[in-house]
Amino acid sequence: MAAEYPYDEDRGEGGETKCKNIVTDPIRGLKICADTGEVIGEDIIGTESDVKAYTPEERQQKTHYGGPLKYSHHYMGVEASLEHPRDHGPKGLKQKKIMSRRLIRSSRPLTSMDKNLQTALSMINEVASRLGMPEIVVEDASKIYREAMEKGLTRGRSIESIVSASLYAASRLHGLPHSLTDIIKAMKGNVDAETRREVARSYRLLVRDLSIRIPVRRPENFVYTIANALALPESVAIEAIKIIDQARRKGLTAGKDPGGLAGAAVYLAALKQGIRKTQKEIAQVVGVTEVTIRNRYKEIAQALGIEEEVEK
DNA sequence: AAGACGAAAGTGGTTGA
DNA sequence: TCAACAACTTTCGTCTT
Repeated sequence: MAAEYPYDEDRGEGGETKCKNIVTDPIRGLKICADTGEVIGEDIIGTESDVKAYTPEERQQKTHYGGPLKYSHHYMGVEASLEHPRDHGPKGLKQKKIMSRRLIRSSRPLTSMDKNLQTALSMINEVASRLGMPEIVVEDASKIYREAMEKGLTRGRSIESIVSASLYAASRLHGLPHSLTDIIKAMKGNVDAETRREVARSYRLLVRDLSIRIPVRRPENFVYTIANALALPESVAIEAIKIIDQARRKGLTAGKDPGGLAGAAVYLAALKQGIRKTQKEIAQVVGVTEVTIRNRYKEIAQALGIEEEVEK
């Protein structure tokens, strides 16, 4: 019964290629060699890679949703109900026999579960599109939600909290950098401590009871997100990843927020190449404060001896 | 004026008895 | 279950560009 998720062994480093160090660029949906910047392959099937977006707003405008419809079968049942509202009631009975299973399902009144699922799925779609998430994440989130409902995990919990938790789990599954807070904000506009707590609890519940294997968050996976968001050249991203690698060898990374780590590495890498980005800008992209970026950056610069001659 | 820096106090999450 | 702990945040005063 445990769901099969395609990417739960994402952490395996050794790929089929000669490249040892593969990172993801979630925005473009690519796997990239960290050493050369060479594109190894598609991480996310069905994502339009012609979409180049550097800010969340832009991403929202440019990403074409509902593009290829091959995933729409995910909404089977529920969507059929929507398409054939007149089939409800006794009059449709005679036709039932010749109908496909799909239509048979649609010809009975909506159960409360159907309605629940319907709202949940459209919520998932809405929030995901606001955040510019790829279609595959919407699918996985939907799948997770369905399974949660089948296992009775939704009972007694708000739809919103399970939806947020499903979306978060799905995006973590694909190495996307969104935080729980991002997702809640995209759904409700604001985030208060209680809802955050509730969603976090739901998330842990889903992960445990559905046996979802969430890959470890790696700082490398944030690098291309930052570079894209701030329109930094690829050379900066490559350098940043090297910096992260060195920092790891020096034991500076354990227990540290990967976003902050990546942010500091990008900041340093940009500086080394004579590009000036403010700590604040970077901090906003990865969802930490300038202080965290600053602390990481100080530690790394000191340990790696990058402090001397950083800019001309 | 804006960015970078560092100190100090507060917050939420994790861990281990 | 609770207390200790590390990491992060918030806030703020000062220095630098």
